[in-house]
Amino acid sequence: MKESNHSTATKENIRQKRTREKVINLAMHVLAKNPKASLNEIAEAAEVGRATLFRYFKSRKQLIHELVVEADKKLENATKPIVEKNLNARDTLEEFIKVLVPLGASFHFLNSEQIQSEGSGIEDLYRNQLVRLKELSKRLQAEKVVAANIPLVWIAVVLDNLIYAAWVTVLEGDIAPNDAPGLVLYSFLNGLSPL
Amino acid sequence: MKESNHSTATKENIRQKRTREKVINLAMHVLAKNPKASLNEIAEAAEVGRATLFRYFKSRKQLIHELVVEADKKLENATKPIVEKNLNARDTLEEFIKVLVPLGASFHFLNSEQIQSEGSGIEDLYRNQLVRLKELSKRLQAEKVVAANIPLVWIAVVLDNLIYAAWVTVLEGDIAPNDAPGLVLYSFLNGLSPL
DNA sequence: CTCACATGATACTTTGATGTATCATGTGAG
DNA sequence: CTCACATGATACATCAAAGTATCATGTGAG
Repeated sequence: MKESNHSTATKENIRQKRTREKVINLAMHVLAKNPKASLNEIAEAAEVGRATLFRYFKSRKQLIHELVVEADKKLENATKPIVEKNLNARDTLEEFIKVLVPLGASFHFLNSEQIQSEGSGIEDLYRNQLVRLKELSKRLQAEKVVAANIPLVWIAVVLDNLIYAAWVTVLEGDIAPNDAPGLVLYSFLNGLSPL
Repeated sequence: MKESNHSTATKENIRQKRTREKVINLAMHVLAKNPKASLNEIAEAAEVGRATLFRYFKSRKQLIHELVVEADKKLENATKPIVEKNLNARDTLEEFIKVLVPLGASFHFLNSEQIQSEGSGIEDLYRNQLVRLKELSKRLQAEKVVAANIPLVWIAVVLDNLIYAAWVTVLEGDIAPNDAPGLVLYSFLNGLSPL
């Protein structure tokens, strides 16, 4: 059932890894757009049999859990290198947005209220994400990129929503993928007024 | 079962109207925060028996339909008087926001993807809402309140999201209700940068 | 080719939410 | 007070999604 003792393992595991990733990615997309999506719909979107779904995740609950963990990983991987550059807050923000818009699904998925209720120890990851966002917000404020009189929560929430909005509009074909991050950054900093 | 022939009707209808409104309001809130909410949860939130729910709405589907109709009414009632004032776009925007933030639930409910799939002839109302939003956006752009090079969709989407964000943060107690509309307007026009 | 194993398909059970029917209780109008 | 009617509670029926079990087929490694 597991771990063929000889070299077969390698190649086969690759195949499994592929389906697993396929499922995770598609499930994330589908669920981000419709949290009520049935496992049927998810399986269909991922182009696998429903049975296969259950082979990889013993329950819907666990699937969602894995999704969150995965989202967290993706975000971690995407943002860590940026943080390590030790840029100023403004440039960090810009790079963050560039990277996070395509990850919109993961990002908002993790931030979404829905998930918490489906929860199983997910709360920690969720809080982490919020903390990171608020920390960036704090830095932005400290370095006067963001006005001092604006509540921290509001900064974080606006950022979250703009990124998600960008992701959705891109997904629906209303905005060019390459335009989106610029729009977010600009809107976040300057709003929509002309100069 | 209906229509007592004498004056009783009046008073009784008031009672019914109250519960009906209570249910509609609470259901809207609950569903806006969690589209997966069961009728049980809705009934509980509205402090009525589940049976009563079914007395007023013959099915979940119909409940949602009524909710959308109601939301549409509320929005119509709230915005019509503003439009009739014939203000310039900028002031219209301001008044819109002031009025729409408290209606956040209705507003976003109507705008949300979820609803469409539950649909039953709801699409029209939904489209109406989108159209209205885009029209305002267009006016904003025509009167140079909003930069010309920004895509219409983006304007509408940002507005929607900021209003919804404000509603949520208020609901969670993170932002004072009276501060919210100002934050939205300011963020929408100027972003979060200091002057 | 052939063997091991991943997948798909299908049929089945379980579970939770939806929807229905009924009766007892509360409440306001006359 | 009393009657009509709205409500709550409960028990029950139905349905769709979740979860399980099984077998036939596809596929890649050796």
